[in-house]
Amino acid sequence: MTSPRPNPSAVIRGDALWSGIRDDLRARGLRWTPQRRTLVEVLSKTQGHVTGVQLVERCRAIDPETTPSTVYRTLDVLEDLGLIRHGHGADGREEFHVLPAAEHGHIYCHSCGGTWEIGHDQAASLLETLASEHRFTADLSHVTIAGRCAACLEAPPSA
Amino acid sequence: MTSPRPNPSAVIRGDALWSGIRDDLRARGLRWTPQRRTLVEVLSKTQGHVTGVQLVERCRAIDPETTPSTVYRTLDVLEDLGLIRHGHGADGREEFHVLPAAEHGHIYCHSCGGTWEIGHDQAASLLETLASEHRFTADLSHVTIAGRCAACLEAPPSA
DNA sequence: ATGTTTGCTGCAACCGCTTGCGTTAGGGCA
DNA sequence: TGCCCTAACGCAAGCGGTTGCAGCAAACAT
Repeated sequence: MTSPRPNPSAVIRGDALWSGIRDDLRARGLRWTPQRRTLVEVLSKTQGHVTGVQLVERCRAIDPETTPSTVYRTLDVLEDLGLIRHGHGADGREEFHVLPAAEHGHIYCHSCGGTWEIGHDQAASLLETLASEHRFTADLSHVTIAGRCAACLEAPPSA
Repeated sequence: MTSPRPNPSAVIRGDALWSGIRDDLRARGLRWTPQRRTLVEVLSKTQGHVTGVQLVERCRAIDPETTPSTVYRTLDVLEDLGLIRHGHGADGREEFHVLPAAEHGHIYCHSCGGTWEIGHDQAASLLETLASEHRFTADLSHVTIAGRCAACLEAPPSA
């Protein structure tokens, strides 16, 4: 379209984790493109959770030409590679977790909108129950459990 | 009190549960309109889960003029009244549960797309853990937990 | 019946995300 | 180095769901 690539400052942070992605992709017959590089750069600077929109915004900060469809498609690919995972927030919107991170779920308060993480150990008994009674292997990180936190139960903000 | 709307066959099923809605609404200063009547009729014939789109479709079968925004807004109101609940499926889309129904969550298999219900007792220990460690009261019915069922773990469909 | 209040409706635009399609360009190979 | 195959891109349309707004009509009162 325009210049060779308006992406001069796309310096990949050399974290061992991310530097192999290019080869991972090629090994699968997939390609290493400037757009993917941008997204990987953004992800490498990200910890915890991000929504799709946030990722698109951050990519645009690096390369304003970024289009959403490309970002979302690349996120799918990276999830296949096992580099990220996605889940859904309490409102159903997508949320991406950058790995490596302890697998964890979320709890969300309807009233105040707060969210907290729950660890694998705290959900362990549920996971075990599902495994034994349904022979089901659950993916905790996909889940956001909604409810009410203690503070809101005692003193609802303004319901 | 036949309405002026083209809604001739809107015969409310006289289930005790639903017949009081009109008064519930009025008691709160809200209104009983033909559109709401249509939706309530649809819900009264529904058990288990429905998606938003399905509800819109079924309403249109009764009144082709039905518009989505009205349906979704009415669903919000009915949820306030405690007549239904909504949650999010594994893909983040809305799912409505018609009450009264035992509060239950869902598990969804990524591979085969199957879904199963999980009862309150099976999630009890998770709910207790959340209550004691985070002082959080969870709403089980809002949740769909994704993962893999036994069959797919043993013999992945094709992936 | 008629008026008044204000909750509700339908429209159209928008949001987050996905998809189909024609075009571009990565990258293995000669 | 240049060729070719096809993965990936950008665009535009679409889907499920939401929202602001102007007009409409329930419901209560006169």
